[in-house]
Amino acid sequence: MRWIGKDRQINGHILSGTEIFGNLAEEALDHVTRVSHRRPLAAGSSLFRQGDPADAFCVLLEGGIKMVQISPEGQQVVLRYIGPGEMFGAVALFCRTDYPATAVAVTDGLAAIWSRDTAEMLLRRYPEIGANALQVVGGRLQELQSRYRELSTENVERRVARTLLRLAARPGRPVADDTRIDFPISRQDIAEMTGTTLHTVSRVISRWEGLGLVASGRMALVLRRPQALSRIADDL
Amino acid sequence: MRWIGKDRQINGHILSGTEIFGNLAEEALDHVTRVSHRRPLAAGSSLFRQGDPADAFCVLLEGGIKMVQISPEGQQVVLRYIGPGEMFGAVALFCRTDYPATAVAVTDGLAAIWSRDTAEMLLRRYPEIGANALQVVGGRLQELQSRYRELSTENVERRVARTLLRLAARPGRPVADDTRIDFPISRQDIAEMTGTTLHTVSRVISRWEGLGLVASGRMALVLRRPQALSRIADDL
DNA sequence: CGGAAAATTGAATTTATTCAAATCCTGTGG
DNA sequence: CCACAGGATTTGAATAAATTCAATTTTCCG
Repeated sequence: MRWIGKDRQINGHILSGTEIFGNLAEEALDHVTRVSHRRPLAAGSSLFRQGDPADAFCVLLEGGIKMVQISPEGQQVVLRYIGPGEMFGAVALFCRTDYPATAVAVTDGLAAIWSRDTAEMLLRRYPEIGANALQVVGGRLQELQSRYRELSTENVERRVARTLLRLAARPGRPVADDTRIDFPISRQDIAEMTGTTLHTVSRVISRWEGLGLVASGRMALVLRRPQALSRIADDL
Repeated sequence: MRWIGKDRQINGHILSGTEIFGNLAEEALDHVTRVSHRRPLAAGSSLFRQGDPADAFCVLLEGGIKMVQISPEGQQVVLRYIGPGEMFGAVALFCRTDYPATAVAVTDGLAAIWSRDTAEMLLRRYPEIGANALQVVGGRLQELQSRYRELSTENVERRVARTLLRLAARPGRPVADDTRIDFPISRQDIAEMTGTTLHTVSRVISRWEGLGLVASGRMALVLRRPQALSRIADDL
């Protein structure tokens, strides 16, 4: 909730500053806002679930969300964390499939949502939205390709280091010393993001804590020396 | 080259039947075709390389291509195989970044390409192209998310089984007994697709060969009992 | 204060990698 | 036509990384 920028208010539009609507003209933004709905999110609740028919397009306004995919055998993977300004649930909508993952709120928050029909109407009316969507989805594809390569080729320690750095860098802020990851996150969550077990994550983080690289508590993490983590991640 | 459908010729348009232009009107297809260039591909050559500035959008007409990403340490990962009708090099173009991977021809083939400017012109002129692109990119994101989960949670044997089935199913054909993977592929390639080593792949495939599930040769594979592989992949 | 979820940690085990040789193809040049 | 060079594949043995199993401890909330 530290995440929400005041600039959004100053600008007069909650939706300016979002990746998908950010560059729209004033009047378009008005229109988009007018046909949106608000949906408060309670920490731990899910906005939609894997397998549900995709009927809404969403932008997170406040709080944090994790996208979780569960395998037929019941094993979970955290695909991605979403912060304010980011869209989600979009691909399923455009591709007319079911949601491929579950959106779980990690803090209390607020989402803006549009029905499928409304979203399609907006897309027809303001073609820039389509171009933006293509860029966003393309960017996510590229990021996931890199993470796929990392998961394929790198050991756990590196992957955990990368994951922590990525989480800390979330809204594009440079990661300084003593940067805190500003939403609650467990060892299990980190394990599900890095493709390992909570035990291994715990061991790795304990070691780092001993070396002074991080400080950790229950559901909390501070990167004390992110630069050292970068060195682990990138092997300089 | 067995891959190219005669129907494409009958229809009169090489580009009908492609995922990105398939649903365009006759005249639009003509236009798109007119402003395209052809580029023959020699097996083993690369159409573009990771890190090159993205200046072309491509559709494969004949042959096969693999998209390879290489890590700073030199380890390779095969992100995806591409068959006739599929586009590639698109995201980098729309996002104005460098190519995030290298496109290597696995057989002789033929690609249609468009320059960035031409592609942008077409995109403005025929908005359906944008919608198609969004669907294609979205679909690839979803597929990669599933593969990411599999890589995270499943053991090597399963992942190899899945990979072989996916390769055999390529252009959407149902996989019958004795389906051959119709392009040259090494143990190393399979390892780079599944996130393991060629040694482990070799062991797994040798065992399957002993059980009569597959027949294999140098750079060649036949799935003799794909159903049994599915059982390994999905644990029925 | 009590209970439950989160985290830590040791020991045993497993899976897959790494290291190290052989062996098998296949296309090429003599 | 055949030998051969080099890539592809196979396979064994040793090793390493991470998981699994099994407690125990810590922390937070009510």
